[in-house]
Amino acid sequence: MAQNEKPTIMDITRLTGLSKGTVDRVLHNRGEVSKKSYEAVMKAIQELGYEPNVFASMLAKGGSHLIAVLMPEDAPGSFWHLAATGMNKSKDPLLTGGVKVEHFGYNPTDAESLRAAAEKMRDSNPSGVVIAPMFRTGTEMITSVLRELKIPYVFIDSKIDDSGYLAYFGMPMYRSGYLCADQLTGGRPVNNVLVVRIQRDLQGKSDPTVNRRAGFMDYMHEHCPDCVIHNIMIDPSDPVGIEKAMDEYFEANPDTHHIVMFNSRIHLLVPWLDKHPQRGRRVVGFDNLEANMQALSRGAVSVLICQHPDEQVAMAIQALSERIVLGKHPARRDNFMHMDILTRYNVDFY
Amino acid sequence: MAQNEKPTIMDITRLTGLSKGTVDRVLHNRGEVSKKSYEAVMKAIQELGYEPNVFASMLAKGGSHLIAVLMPEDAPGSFWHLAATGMNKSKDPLLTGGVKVEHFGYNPTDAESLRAAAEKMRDSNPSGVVIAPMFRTGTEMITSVLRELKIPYVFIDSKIDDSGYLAYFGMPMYRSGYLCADQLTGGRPVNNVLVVRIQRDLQGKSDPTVNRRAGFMDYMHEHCPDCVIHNIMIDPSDPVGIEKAMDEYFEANPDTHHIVMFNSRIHLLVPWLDKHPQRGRRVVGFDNLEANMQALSRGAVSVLICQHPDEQVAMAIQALSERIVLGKHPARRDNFMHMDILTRYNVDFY
DNA sequence: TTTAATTCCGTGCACGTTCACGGAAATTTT
DNA sequence: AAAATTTCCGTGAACGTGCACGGAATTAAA
Repeated sequence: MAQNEKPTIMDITRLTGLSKGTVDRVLHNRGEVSKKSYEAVMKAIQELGYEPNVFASMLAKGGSHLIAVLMPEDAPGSFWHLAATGMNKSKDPLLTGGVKVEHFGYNPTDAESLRAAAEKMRDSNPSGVVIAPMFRTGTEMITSVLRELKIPYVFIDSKIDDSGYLAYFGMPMYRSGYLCADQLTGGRPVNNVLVVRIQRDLQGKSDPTVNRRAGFMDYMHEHCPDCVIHNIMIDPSDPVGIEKAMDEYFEANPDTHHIVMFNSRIHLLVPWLDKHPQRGRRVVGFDNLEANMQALSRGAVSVLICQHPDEQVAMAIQALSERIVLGKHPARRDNFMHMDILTRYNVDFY
Repeated sequence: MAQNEKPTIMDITRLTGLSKGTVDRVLHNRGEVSKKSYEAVMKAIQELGYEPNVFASMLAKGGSHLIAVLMPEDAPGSFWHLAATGMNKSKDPLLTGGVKVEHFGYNPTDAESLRAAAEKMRDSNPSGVVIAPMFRTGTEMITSVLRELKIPYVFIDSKIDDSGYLAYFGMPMYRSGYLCADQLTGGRPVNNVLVVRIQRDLQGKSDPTVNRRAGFMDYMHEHCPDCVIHNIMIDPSDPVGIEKAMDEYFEANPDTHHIVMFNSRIHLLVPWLDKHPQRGRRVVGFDNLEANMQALSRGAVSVLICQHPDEQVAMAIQALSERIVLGKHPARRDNFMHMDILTRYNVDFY
């Protein structure tokens, strides 16, 4: 081993009198080596401070692992479509050389489509899986199989009770509601708040925004106990219905100046907001969808709180890659992403 | 080339009838190849969609380039110390296998120390350099040498007029002042604002915060024309002097409720702020120093606008690595980082 | 003790690039 | 036309690891 070069496997062989093959076997502890040799090699590794050369390793094993992403699929401009862009945004140009990513989409309102996607996913024989769980029981079936096959998996967006996941990347939903309330009120007393919600059939579906709403309500109780919180329900597929609902509400409550939605669909209100401009109104929503950001820079929306679904995916892939390629465990198992506050004055550099 | 394997250099040789060596020469366009063969190879590359195997490449050329970071050095808890942590935060575990990073620190108030650091830096024979420029003329001397030696360099934090830099990572200073004003006032009329500044001898030193102040003033003119903006100067090394200055100011102007600083030192005011709590006061500062973030979660400071000096360093190293190792040019030359808004409600997950 | 079974280990090629070296081919000079 | 350049190109040995194969050493069975 030259002066300041890194030690290689061959240095270990020289120190132990053993051969490449044996050293390799203990490095990947795949057995077929005597206790005596095993310890000798371990000792040598310690002494030399040996670290495997990732480049040689990747070259030899011939690249291309597959990471499967099991995640809802939705139209361009939607939350899940934004998340999907994170698959190609892997920070790591070198890891991407050895890792392929494939998206297995499913319909977030149809448990059966999850089954089908999982089926295809398993056929692709992945080395790691990213899961955005929408249905608890369906997800449990998948993870139990993965655990049996010793395929590592990580959750994004939300997670289910489970002991075997490698990591989780998501937003602290309760706290995001708290933050949202603070941004909406500016920490000052407010009389009326309108919460716009989406009606859906919740059969068996876990809705993470309930936690967000809880955080919101708690903040309001603590800081704004006298504020009246109104709710209206809308159907995202019915634009005229939305405008009608808004008109009706504001006819009855003309002195409401604060509007909030807890999901990523604040852009649905933009047509109405544009038609009814109003000074001093404050509108807060979530997630950096293209439509939302446009509304923000035009001033229709005041604040957007962003959880970066795309970054969640990217980090999940990163964690899996490091696990698969380098054998590393992530530093933290549960990773709560930063909540970004976006206004019209910092949205440009996003 | 097997069915869905990636094409290699050998595939190109088969297609062109040339040899490894020649193909390699055109890939790294280092001459010694006829026009005819050059074009043949280029055509084959195009057709096959050839991309070099990074792992094989790194292995063959034998790792370990050096990236030098020429950046002020300061005490723990300071702006530049935070920036320095970004050197080890390289996103890319594989790149770090082939790249070493070394910090050459200098005293940001002493132009001569920059010379000394640059000297040492040159002796280390780096493959790439990250520069945080504090002195214009000193920096120009360095970059001209680097250009001559064809060593790529990138600026962080601020940049000087220069045609040869590979990339720049920094904050949009003017816009950050604008954003700051919006966060301070909440978009509502304000009567008095106190700007706390640091007195220093500006001989030859470029102070990027002047742009920030300009953005701040412009916002105030546009949105708050009647507001009076007061300035006081403090000496960071004199804590009692700071408290005295604050006391004096507030004795004369008891109805000021908005305080702002344009550099990273808002924590200097915390002792005074703690002693004089006041409901409805708003304090805005910059940068995610540990001390600043503590002040934020305690409520002494209302908002922190963060430019992530550590991420700037990390991205600079990333860009240089990709250039050196992969020969890639960065997507954008001037990169304005996102400005994060931190309040006590989202600081925990930072 | 011999043979069979098992456990353990070394050898050698493969992965795709890089680069120094030497030599063939083309061009220029005598 | 031969010699001297110059231009261009092919060869082959690294780089460090992974893994299949076969064989040696050890233990168990006969």
